[in-house]
Amino acid sequence: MAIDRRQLIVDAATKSFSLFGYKATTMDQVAKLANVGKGTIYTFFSNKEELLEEIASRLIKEMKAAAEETMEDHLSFYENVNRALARLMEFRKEHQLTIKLFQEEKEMGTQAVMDVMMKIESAIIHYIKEKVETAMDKGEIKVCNPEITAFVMFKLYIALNIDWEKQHSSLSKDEISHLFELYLFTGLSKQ
Amino acid sequence: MAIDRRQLIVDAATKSFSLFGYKATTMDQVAKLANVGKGTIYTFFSNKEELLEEIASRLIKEMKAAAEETMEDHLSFYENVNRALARLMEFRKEHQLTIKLFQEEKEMGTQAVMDVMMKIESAIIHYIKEKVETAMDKGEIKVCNPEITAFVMFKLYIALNIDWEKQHSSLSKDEISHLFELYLFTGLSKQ
DNA sequence: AAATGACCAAATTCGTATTTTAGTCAGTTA
DNA sequence: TAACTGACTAAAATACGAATTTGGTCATTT
Repeated sequence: MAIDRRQLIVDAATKSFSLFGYKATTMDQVAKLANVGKGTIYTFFSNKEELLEEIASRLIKEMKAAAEETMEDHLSFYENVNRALARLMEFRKEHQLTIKLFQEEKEMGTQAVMDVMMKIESAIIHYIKEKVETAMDKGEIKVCNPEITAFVMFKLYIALNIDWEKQHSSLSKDEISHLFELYLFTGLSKQ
Repeated sequence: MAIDRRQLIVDAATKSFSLFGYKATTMDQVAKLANVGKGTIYTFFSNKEELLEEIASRLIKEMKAAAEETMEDHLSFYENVNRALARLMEFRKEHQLTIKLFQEEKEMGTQAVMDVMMKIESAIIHYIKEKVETAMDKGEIKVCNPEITAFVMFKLYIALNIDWEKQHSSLSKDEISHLFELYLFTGLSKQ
């Protein structure tokens, strides 16, 4: 029963980052939580930031899997991309790690955290971009720049989910999904 | 030739806020620039923040006037709202005051500046909202929530103008205008 | 060969002395 | 006497050295 020290470290760091944030967790703390000498951490990760990056890339995988689960082949592109984005927003809201990192990014501006959040955003947009490309190839939507389209979809979702509720009462999942369809798919023009 | 001390103060403060930002300009500095005793400032404005608010509301009026100038009755709603938003983005880029305040909001998070920037954003959205309502009444666009629509238009414009160029080469005015039409007016759905 | 924790330089925090600044108001000016 | 002023003050910001903490290393242990 050889214990996987690498995994112990990642788990401990995830727990600590979730509870206290990136800056406020020390490597000593991670080592203690993982029941491992501090030096051991550095045999797997060359520094604290790399440890965060590992955790972020696991998070990205988890988010992708969660989004993938909500999509179904027989549904339209609109329905699927809407489900995926809605699921990703939910994911963000229910995971302490994403909440904490988002907060740390805005409130403290920790560079490593900003880098990693940017990476996560890029990964999401890249993921959506692939869905847009597939839909375009299938002729389900108009020809457009897939990268910009994915970017706009993501930004619209963030705006409706997060920015709107800074000054108004928050929108329900159904309202958001309806607005997403109206603005990006059917459009405001008549007929 | 009675000099308008109030105006002198506003001008001096505008100049100083533009050059050094809100936090870095002192009331002594404003008084000196305006050739006025410091006490005089407080006969017109009860504190530094109120002085900033006065300047911001003048800025809002200027922005509205600039936007209004670009619009023309015989053009479509899309064309007009696009012109107005494009003009507002230009305005932001060419006025030292807006640049400085925007920077101070992000980099220092000065509360008074954040409040005032929020006010400016709200004013712009409110302005767009009125245009949306008119267009809706005229039957130029589908029925929709005008506040949310204005909000989305503004956020999309910010996304394409500012957020996009953080990771990509910036989009031209024409590209943005075209994307604005595609996503919000014609929509991605076919026919 | 893998793991460790005492160790170190660098960074951060803390405590405090010093300076700066927003706002006031008694006195001056016109 | 009404508008204006700038010396003044309390509070906030800053500067700065001491003390502590922390990321990362490496000689030693297992």
